[in-house]
Amino acid sequence: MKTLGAAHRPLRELVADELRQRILDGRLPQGGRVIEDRLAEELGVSRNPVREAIRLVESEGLVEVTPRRGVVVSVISAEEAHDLIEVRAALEVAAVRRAANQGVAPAVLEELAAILAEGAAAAAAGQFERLSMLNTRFHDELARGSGNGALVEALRSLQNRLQLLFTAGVHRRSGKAWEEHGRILDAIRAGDADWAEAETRAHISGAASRYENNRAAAADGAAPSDAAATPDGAGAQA
Amino acid sequence: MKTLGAAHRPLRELVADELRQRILDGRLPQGGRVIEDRLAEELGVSRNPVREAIRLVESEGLVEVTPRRGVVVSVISAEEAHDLIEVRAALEVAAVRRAANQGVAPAVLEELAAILAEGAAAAAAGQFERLSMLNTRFHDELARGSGNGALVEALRSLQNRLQLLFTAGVHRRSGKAWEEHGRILDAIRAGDADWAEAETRAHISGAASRYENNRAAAADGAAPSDAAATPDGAGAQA
DNA sequence: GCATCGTATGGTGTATACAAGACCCAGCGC
DNA sequence: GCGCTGGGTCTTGTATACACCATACGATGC
Repeated sequence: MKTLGAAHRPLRELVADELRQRILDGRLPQGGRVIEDRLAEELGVSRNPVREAIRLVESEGLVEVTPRRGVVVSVISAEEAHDLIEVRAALEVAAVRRAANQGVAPAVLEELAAILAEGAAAAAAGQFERLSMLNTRFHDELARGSGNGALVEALRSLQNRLQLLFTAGVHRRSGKAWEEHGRILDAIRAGDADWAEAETRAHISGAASRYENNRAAAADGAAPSDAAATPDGAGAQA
Repeated sequence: MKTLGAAHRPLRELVADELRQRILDGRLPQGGRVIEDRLAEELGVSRNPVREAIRLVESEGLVEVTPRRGVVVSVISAEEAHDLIEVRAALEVAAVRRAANQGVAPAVLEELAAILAEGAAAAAAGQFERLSMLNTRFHDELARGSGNGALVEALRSLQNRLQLLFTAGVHRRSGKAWEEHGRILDAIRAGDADWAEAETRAHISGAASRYENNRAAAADGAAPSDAAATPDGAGAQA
């Protein structure tokens, strides 16, 4: 193991992890309130680390805090989703262009290839939970390949919020997404920035439209007016 | 005034504002420690709101927290600065492209023109403090013109961190920056996305190289090895 | 019956207290 | 002299306590 000290993380971080997870896997529904006291008691800690964890998660956009009114899990509107995806596209394009132009460390390339293989296998086997995780890792590694730390960080923050869109949703048509991943990687390997940009734009817009379709389909089936409703059967992967 | 309730912000936010300001105006030097207890006593509050304020400011990248070791004001290396500027360029280009393509609300255009006029006047008069503030406002308004909330937010966060670079620095050659601002606005008014992109890239890379020069010059004059040294006589505006 | 005002309750905001970790330095042994 | 060890101090981590705000609901007046 690494040093013991480094492994001992403060409670606020453990609480933040737990809170994030509960939000992303839908245990805390969008629009639902987060009560400091209740969460604290549930986790067996005092309110202080919970409050600090809330500030962390707030800065990631997963919850919204109104002073003296409390905390609710963020609800991402269609418009906000569109905005987030647009920002993500801009950043991811910048990342792959940079990666293609200046080359990527072999270790990162190998890692990407490994994730790609795992992802294709998981897609074929229909392991959607795993696929979602692999998808996040692929894009994270892609950002890392740019060698730009600020880019990695910014994209990770966006990814977190976008994940909210897929909460409780199954992930369909994942095979297509993984083909696109493969082509992006090919373009980077070839050092062709324009090609990489084109593939990335295609991937993101494809994922966005897949998401839109699913969202519309879910809105038909479920009650569309209830903002806190958990969309079932919807979801796509970018 | 608006409602009284909305105006009453919690202490953590007031403390966060104060902390930000102290960092950005150099009262807290880069690399310097931030002691919770001391800050709390100085501001006449308890440690709790201070701790929460620190989480806020941490999420903005202005301070770095090491568990059980404490808080230090972030030091931005040349490489990190480069990375941040690159991300900013990507986002700002996306913003002006979108603004040019889909048009900007007249109110925002007027606001931009007003800031531009004020900025030009301030540049001529040599009011550098004011100029820095106007510069931030111009870019903020520019982002708002894109109509993409996520973009506004992301750029604001970057701007905060970049401001660290200019801490305690005078702002030279500001006139040039404001000419560039004017051309960006012209391009958006004309609805020419390619032109707007070109002007924005020129502006940011121009500002970056002005900054680099100043940094190099400052490193010659001052002790280059001391990370916490406050560079004097350096600074540029983007 | 309806509007309005108390009042109870649930919740957040802030302060204080204590525990535990990290760091510094003196003193000791080798 | 040099490294190690011990305590002391400074600082952060966590818990508890209380005050204040927001809201819901019932009582009271008309």
